Amino acid sequence: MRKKVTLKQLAKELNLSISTVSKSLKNDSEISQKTINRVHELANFYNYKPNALAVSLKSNKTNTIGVLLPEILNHFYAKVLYGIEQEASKNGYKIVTCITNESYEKEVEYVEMLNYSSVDGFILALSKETQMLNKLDHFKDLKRDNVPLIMFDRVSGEIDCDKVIVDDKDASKTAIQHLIKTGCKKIAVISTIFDLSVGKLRLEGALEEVSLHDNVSLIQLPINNVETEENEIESFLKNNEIDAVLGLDETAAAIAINMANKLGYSIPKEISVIGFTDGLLSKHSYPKLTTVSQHAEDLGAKAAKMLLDRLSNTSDTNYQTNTEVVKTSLILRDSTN
Amino acid sequence: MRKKVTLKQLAKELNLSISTVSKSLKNDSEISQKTINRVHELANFYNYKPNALAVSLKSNKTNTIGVLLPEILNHFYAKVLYGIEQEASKNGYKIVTCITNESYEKEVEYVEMLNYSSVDGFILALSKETQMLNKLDHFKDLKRDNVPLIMFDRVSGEIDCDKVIVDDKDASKTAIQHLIKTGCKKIAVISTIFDLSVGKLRLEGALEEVSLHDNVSLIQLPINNVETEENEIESFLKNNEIDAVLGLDETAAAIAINMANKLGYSIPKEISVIGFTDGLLSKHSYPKLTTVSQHAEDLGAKAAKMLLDRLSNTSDTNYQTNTEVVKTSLILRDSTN
DNA sequence: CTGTTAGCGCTTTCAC
DNA sequence: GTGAAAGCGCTAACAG
Repeated sequence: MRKKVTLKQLAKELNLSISTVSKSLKNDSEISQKTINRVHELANFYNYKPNALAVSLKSNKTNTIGVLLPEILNHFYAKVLYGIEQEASKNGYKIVTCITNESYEKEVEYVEMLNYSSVDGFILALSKETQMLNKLDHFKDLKRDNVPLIMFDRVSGEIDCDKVIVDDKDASKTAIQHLIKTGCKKIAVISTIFDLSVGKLRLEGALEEVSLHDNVSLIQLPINNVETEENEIESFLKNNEIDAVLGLDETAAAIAINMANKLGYSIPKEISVIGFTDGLLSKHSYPKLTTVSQHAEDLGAKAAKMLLDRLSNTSDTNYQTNTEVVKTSLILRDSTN
Repeated sequence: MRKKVTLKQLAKELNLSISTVSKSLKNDSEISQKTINRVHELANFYNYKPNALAVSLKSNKTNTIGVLLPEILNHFYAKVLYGIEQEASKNGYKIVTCITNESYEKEVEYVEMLNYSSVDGFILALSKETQMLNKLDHFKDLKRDNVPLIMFDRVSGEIDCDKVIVDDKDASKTAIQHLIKTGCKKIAVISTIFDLSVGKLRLEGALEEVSLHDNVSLIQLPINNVETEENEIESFLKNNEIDAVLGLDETAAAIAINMANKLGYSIPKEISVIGFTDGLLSKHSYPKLTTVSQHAEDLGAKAAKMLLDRLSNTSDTNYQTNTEVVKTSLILRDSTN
């Protein structure tokens, strides 16, 4: 159904051998200028492009990066993807994106599928289920095959690979510090991701920081299902005389600011709100949300750079792995004093 | 650096020929059961998987779909991507995602790159720049090569290919109807995408609907840069005695509800708001936004289905193209009466 | 300067 | 039942 020009056809039409044509296209100094010109002319005429598959098969290199994301509707991951894509395409790499949808099984499937041999390396964040089951054999296989692998955000200590993480613990410390500094005494921490590595780290940071201060207390509110638990969240906020809320993820942050508005609390006068989010929320909430920015795009770009680095230093197979930490920053807006 | 088991190695180790091993793996009836068992055993032991590149080269089929998106930080496209991904992976296809970032040049680059021969077909929405320049040769090339191509959302009438579009015109008619029905008389239409095909259609619908009613007027407010024009938007809303706002895209919708809140208008009592958006905004705004839902995931799934259909009916090269229309729906929430 | 040859990993036809 | 050989499109070492 599909017909593309090949070297063979060019060669035939020009009465040359395939290899001469191939070399001409690369302007090989071995070939006479005249031949080179003839070849280029016909190649242009037919809009010849080398078959990427054949080149990859030959060179054992696909110039493609596999990216596995737990979710794409989450703005954080979308931004990371954007960062990766920018950096990759700048270097002539394309990316294959798979969305695991937080499923262990899909993650395994995708890793296997891409590993034969569609990609040169992987960038990924673990799915929720994988983190909970802690089954990591599919990544050990990759390591055994010497396939470069970068984990970001949701990483595992059990896999020895390059990592890019966010300083989640510090981030929530800073957030709590700010709240305390501006006079808050009773802080609610709400989260829909208490069971993820990052969720735990963020909570830890908050707890540690609070413990350093007298007269400041912290209450936790885990949320599993926003829709069904709306009432409980509401009464939680109403009954606890809270003067600040820290949302550990974008959804939680949204809920927080939304509820506060609904209950008629004045923000930030009566309640201060800080949220972990890089999304639209911060800009388009009212009042504008003070956020912990995770610099998702930078993170993506950094991960891509690390991978490209590994791919170009193909020599040393037994390298030392790195973990880079992306610093968050607290972006002050109108929802805090 | 990377070492994978090949048929050759299996053959050698089993003292069989490559072709026998290949057939055994496919449980070819020609081969004795005993041999088949031996082969499978060793293959499992080494976790053999056929090299996808070689298979593709041979079969001229990659089982990969190329997806070109103008943006990924836009929730609508993220959702479409999700829909495509779901449908594709259900059918054993993987997707290569490229983000054109609204640039014509990048779009051309990606189309060419993927067409040799990394993908079996394309699903895409035109970049803003491409629509404005109206340069479409790269798609004509695809057509000439008989590469299946599905356009969605931002499509071009000049390319004869399958399309999936949203009934944008009807959608804004319905939205305006609702506003009028609930008593609104002076409606502002704000948009950051007046210059895109979909933006134009949405505006048209609104204008047509308004023209059918006496005593109802419509004012347009184009927005180019949210950050810098905040003040103008504010004074526009203040000085025009508006009682309803229709935001033609997610950003515009966000701005609308945010501004109304800021100016102290009570929603929906004093001002009703409707926005085109599938995003978080609707759920996490205060009050919750009445939206025109574009059913982005369905759209993505539908596009993927159309493409897979074309790919399986590889026979007829001169087929008739279809345009499917995804119906929007007006989802009533708290920002309208 | 140009061409021959081998080979990347796989499938498939045709001999034996 | 099993294997040899050709070929997908390309590159590169080696001959001439």
